[in-house]
Amino acid sequence: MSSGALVGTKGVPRPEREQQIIAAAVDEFAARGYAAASMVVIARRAGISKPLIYQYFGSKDGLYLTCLHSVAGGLLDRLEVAELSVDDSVASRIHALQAVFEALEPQPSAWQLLYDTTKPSDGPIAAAAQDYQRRTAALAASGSERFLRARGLTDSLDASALTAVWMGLVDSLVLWWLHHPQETAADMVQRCYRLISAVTAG
Amino acid sequence: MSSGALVGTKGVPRPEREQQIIAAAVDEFAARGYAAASMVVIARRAGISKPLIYQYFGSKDGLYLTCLHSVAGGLLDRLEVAELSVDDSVASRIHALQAVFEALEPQPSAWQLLYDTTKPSDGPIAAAAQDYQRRTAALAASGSERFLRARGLTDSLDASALTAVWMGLVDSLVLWWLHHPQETAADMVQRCYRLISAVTAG
DNA sequence: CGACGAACTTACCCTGCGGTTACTTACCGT
DNA sequence: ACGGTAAGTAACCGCAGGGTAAGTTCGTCG
Repeated sequence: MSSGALVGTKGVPRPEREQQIIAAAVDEFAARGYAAASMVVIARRAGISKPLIYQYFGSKDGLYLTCLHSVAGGLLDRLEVAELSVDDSVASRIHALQAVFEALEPQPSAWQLLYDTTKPSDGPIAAAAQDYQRRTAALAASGSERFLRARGLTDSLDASALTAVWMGLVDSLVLWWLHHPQETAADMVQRCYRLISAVTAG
Repeated sequence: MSSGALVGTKGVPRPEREQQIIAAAVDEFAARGYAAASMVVIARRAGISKPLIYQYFGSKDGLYLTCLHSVAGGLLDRLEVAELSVDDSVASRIHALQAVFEALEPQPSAWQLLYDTTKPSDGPIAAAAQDYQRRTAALAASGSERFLRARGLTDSLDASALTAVWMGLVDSLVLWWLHHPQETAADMVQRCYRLISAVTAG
C-alpha cells in the first residue's frame, strides 16, 4: 500500500511523543481547565489518538499530574533562586517577576495550570497542587513579612493578605502577557520596572 | 398520609424558590465553574429536584445568566458611583475597594462568577459576560490612564497592563476575603488602607 | 528471512450530564 | 365541596467523555 497507513506505528519514539502530548495537554488544560478539557481533543491536537495517551500516562489524572510537574517544577526552582535577590524594597521584586517571565517564555499558557480552579478538590492532583501552592506561598510570604516588618506592621493577617495580593499581581501580569504575545520576557520586565516606579513615586 | 409527601407541592411560592435556587447556583457555579457545575447538584443544594429548575429558568444557560445579572448588575452600579471619588492618587482607590466589598458582603463567593474561565466562549452568556467585563475594564482603564498621565507616562500598553494589574489586585483581595470569612467588609477596607499606605510609603 | 516488541488505531462499554415527559400533591377562589 | 392551577417529582432519552480490548503496522535483531 502506498497511501493510507492509518493504523500502525509512525516511527516516533516514545519520549518525543510524550513531549508532544504534554505540550498539547498543557495548552488544552490551560485553555479549558481540567474539568472541561477533553482527552480526545488533546489527542487530536497532538496528532495521535486517545488510547496512546492512556498507554503512556494511564489516566486523565496522570496526564494532568505530569503536566503540572513539568510546568511547576522548573518555575519554582527558578523562583527560589530569584527570591534571594529580593530585599525589603518594592523595587527589588522585579527579580522575582523576571524569573517568572523567563521561565514561562517557552509556553506562557502553562501558567494557567497553576491557577486552574476546576481540578479535583481531593486526591493526588489536589495534593500536588497544594504542595506547589504551599511552596510558592511560603516564598511570597517570607517576602511580605520582611516588607511589612521594615515598615512597622506586624499583623499576621496583614502579611497573609499582602502575600495574596502579590501573588495575584504576578498572575495578572502573566495573564496580560498572554493577551499580548508579541511582547518578550525582557519587554515585560522593563514594563514592570516602569510601572513599579510610577506607583511607588506617590 | 402523614409522613412521606415525596412528590407534590411544598407550598413554597415561586419567587422565594427562585431566590433559593439562585443562591445555591451562585455557590455551585462559583465553586466549580460553569462547565463543571452540575444541575442535579444545584438542585440538591437548593432542596428541590432538577426539573423545577428547568421549569423556572429554562436551561443551564438561563440559570447562569440569571445568576450573572444578579451578581454583576448591583456591583457595577455601585462601582460606577464609587469611581467618581477616585482621583489620581493611589490612596483614593480605597473607595472602589470599599464599593466592591460592600456589594459582595451578602454572598462573597459571587465574585468568582465574574472570573469564571469555563463559561462558553460564544452565545448569550459570552455576550453578557463580555459586556460586564467591558464596563468594568472601562472604569478601571480611565483610572489607570489618569494615574499614569499624572506621572508622565503615556504608553497605552502601560495603561493596559496597569489596568489588568489593578483588576487582578481587587480579585486577589476578594479571594483572600473568601478564605477569611470572619472578616467584615469594614475590616477589609481598613486592612487595605493600611497596606496601601505601607506600599506607597517607599 | 522470521518473529518479537514497540508504536499506533478502530470500535466498543459505561457512567454522568443536560434536558423532557408524564404524573402527583396542595392551595385557593367560587 | 370542588375544580383549576401552581408547585413539585420519578423516570426516562440522547449524547459526550473517560477508559478499555483487541487488533494492525513497522523497526530491529538474531
